[in-house]
Amino acid sequence: MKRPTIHDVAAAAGVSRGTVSRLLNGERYVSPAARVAIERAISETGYVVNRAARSLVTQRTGSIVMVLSEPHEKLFEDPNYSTLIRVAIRRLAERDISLVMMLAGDEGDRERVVRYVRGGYADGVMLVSTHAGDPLVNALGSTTPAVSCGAVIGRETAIPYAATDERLGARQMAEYLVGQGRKRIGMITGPMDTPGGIQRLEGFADVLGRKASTKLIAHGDWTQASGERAMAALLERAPDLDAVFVASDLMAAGALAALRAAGRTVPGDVAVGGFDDSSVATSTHPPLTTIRQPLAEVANETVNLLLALLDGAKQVEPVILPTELVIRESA
Amino acid sequence: MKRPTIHDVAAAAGVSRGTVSRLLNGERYVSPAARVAIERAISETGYVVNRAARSLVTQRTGSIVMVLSEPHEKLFEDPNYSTLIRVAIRRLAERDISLVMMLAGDEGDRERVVRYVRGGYADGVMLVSTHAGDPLVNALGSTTPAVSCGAVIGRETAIPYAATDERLGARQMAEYLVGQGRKRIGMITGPMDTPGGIQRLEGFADVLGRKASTKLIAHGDWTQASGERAMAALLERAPDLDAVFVASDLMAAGALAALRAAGRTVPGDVAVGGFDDSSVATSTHPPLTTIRQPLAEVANETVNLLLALLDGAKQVEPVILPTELVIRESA
DNA sequence: TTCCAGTCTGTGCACGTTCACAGTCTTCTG
DNA sequence: CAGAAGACTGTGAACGTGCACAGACTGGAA
Repeated sequence: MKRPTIHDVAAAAGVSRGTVSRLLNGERYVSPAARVAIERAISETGYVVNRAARSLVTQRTGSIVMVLSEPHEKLFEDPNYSTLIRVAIRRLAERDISLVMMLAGDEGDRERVVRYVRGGYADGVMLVSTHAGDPLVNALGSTTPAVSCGAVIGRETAIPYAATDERLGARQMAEYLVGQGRKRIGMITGPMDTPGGIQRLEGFADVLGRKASTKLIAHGDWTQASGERAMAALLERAPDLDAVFVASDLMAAGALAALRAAGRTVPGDVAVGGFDDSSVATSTHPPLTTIRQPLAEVANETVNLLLALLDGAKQVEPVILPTELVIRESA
Repeated sequence: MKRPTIHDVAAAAGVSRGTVSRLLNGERYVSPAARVAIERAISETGYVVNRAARSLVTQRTGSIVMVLSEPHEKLFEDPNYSTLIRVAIRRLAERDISLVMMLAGDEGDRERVVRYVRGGYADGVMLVSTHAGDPLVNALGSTTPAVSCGAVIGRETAIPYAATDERLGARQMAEYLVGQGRKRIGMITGPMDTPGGIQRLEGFADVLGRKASTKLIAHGDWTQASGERAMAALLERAPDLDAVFVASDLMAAGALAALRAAGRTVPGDVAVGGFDDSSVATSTHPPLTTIRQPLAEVANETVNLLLALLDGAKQVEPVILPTELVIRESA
């Protein structure tokens, strides 16, 4: 049983291919009579346009590719991805654009992505949490519309992005801790080659000034275990600290364990502030005071940027969205 | 600057289209001389085959679609999705198949998916956590290769799937709790229209027999809040219980909070067992004894089933993978 | 020598669209 | 009433590939 083509529809409706095509593509100049005849023919035959044939002539694929960088095996960002993917699918579906997923873990992956895009298999690219100096950014070139979800640091080629105001979020938390009367405030950062790692520390330093001594700063890699280690190190270096800002909720969970092991109460002895407001934030004891990122809106804006580019916008401005302090019990 | 076509490559290599095509598709009968000439021409011109043109003639798209059912806004399963997506992308990329994502939340979504598949825009379908009686399963028909990640319950059309042995996992936990000398063991289940909801209860009942009275069973919806509510209800109905098996880690985190609020110690007064071994399991206090699901392997096997179908297998058998008990401190 | 099998190559056609163009019919304007 | 403008329709030519087929060349067997 062959799939019906535009010919079949035209024949069934008693018109020509051209008219059917015009209706399909929402052009003007289709008479009401033709319109109803074609619409009936379409539903009778169960016709659906052949995308390959269309792509062949229009040079457009009707799909965009989302590129996930996965430097580490499993990151705290996982839940974030899910939100992003969902929002992107939904928004793109409105325009009948489909979302293709690709990975950019190693060199082979990146090459595949470049081939894919250069080959014209997608109309646009959406980068996700791309690392500093990722060669992919330059390899893609400026030919194809590309945006990033989350800032791309170390860019030679500027690429439009939507992101949360990481620095603002860190300031909010730091100010809150100071406002609570905490005097010796430490920080556990993320990896210093990610926007979240760098900018959350910057925001912290904005508020603490020279009180943010290196003695009070430890680095983690987003994992819970690293948060635990960093907290232990911090306690050793500065036993008198009375608050700590941890750059992710998952690491904060680790920090809580280290504090408990050291016999410190939270928030009594030490106040703990997290970041992300992920599902972990409510499952710890005590629940984490943290910074909520407007993930869905970031995803939304990222899609908006890409759509604008697809619609021919020459240049688009980055979008940075504000974070929000969520007060629970840990601080 | 036009993209090079197979004609250009043929001309540059001094052969005909046909020969280039044969090399590209790995057919026999390409002389060594032609081979090197073509390979050089390809890399010189930067040629990459036009997928649309190829699809048009082969009737294959080289892509499969993953359909995410999202009945609720945000589920505990989010992190699971990430693993699944990553594994699927990677495995499919090996065969140069790309992964398209779609949502099947409401009727409109499902219609879109059916149109997509029926329109031949994808060579196969991968269903994810499809709910009971999802009309999508029947709507897809038996024409296109389709598999499911996670069992599809209430199926009229049987659809091959890979899944974890939910029932086994529940038995493992129940047996462990019994083995620890617990006498009054309650359970908090998931929604009873999901495989995880039904089968984890079945496994629990397998071990407890008639001790699994309805008085000791409460239902949740996978959310932390529902776990907390269910635990509170359970404590009211059966104040003497000394253990509870919670069908997800996130709900278990809620249960922990309810127990703490009621002044019960864990595991002293009440032992708590979770399910999933998600990131939440290690962030609670105490860390959860739980059941680990081999998510990556499930994803792997799901892809295997689909690939087998794509390769023309008439029928494939479901794959069910064993779970594993992870002992921490909550039980 | 003749024939055949095997290896390799080139060519025409079909795949199902969109687009530009030419054409027809209607209605309005001067 | 002539002419123009507008509304609508049909047609041929691409788009870039894979496939079937026909043909050319080789080496070996009869």
